[in-house]
Amino acid sequence: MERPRETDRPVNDATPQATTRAWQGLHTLLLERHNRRKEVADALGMSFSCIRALRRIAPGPLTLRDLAQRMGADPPYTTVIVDDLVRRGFAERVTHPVDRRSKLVRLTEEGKAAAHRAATILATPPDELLALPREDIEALDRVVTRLLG
Amino acid sequence: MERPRETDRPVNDATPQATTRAWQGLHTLLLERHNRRKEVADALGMSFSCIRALRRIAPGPLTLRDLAQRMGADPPYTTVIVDDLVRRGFAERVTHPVDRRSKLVRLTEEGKAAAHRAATILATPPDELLALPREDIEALDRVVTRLLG
DNA sequence: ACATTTAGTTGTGTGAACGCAATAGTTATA
DNA sequence: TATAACTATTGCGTTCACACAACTAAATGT
Repeated sequence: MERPRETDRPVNDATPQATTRAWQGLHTLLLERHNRRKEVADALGMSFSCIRALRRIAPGPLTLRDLAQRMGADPPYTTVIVDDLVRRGFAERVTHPVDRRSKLVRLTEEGKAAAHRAATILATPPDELLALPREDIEALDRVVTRLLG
Repeated sequence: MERPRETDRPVNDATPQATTRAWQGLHTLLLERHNRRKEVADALGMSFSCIRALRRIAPGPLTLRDLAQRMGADPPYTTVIVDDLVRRGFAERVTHPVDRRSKLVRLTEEGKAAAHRAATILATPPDELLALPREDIEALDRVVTRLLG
């Protein structure tokens, strides 16, 4: 009878361990050491939910339902969040041109500025990352791009 | 007068962009696509704060104050969390042998089992990561290790 | 014209995740 | 020994992050 085929990997393969270790490391890095939720919320003086909404609306006007879906929330909650943004002068509701039931949510100039501030804070890499040698950063970038692709 | 020295990197260096892109990508991956907070909380039927506490106590008994510090919370809140763990039979308080003001918090066997279940869920890499070619995983592991070191 | 569906809103309630003030019991210090 | 300092606890209050039911207004199908 045929001998069971070995996989491509050698018998004492360390890859699963490396995978878990890498994943846990990322967890520590992103969730524990550099969790920017509070930082960005404090900086903008608003809840993180609002900031998430802000960032979803930023690319262009959205219907409330769309926004709800993209945030993974239900319409009532989304209404509340948008109310908050409107009260702050960061967003406005426009009746949908062809369907008067829906409303488009659009950022004001201040809203865009706020979204930009949030994006800046969230996108700023921590010092450890900045300090990494160039080839490490490029490797990381490559791998992350592949992961998200 | 001396011409200003260029850095090691060439003029049109793409590294800063790569750094930001990598960081944002990690953010998306960890915070949006695979945020396991809710998953692990649901699986164990307890709040994520409790799970964090559980995991901090797991390595060995801790004084309540130590635990508070390691969780970045104040003692009153920590008391509440520990109360919860005790109520579930996952932890117990032992008066400190030499200082009767403090108490050591220690996991029970069920507590250890719960901590282990949590660790398993949190440590399990997502499919995309598992599917990555071996050299990418090794590269990621190396970089992450360096980042945390 | 009337029933049904859809979009958004209001109101209500819940659990999580904290922080702060006050207090009781211990230990260290003057 | 009186006082200061420290540990943990109790109690209270807040903000956040939702979810659900009920309702209105507009559109769509019959």
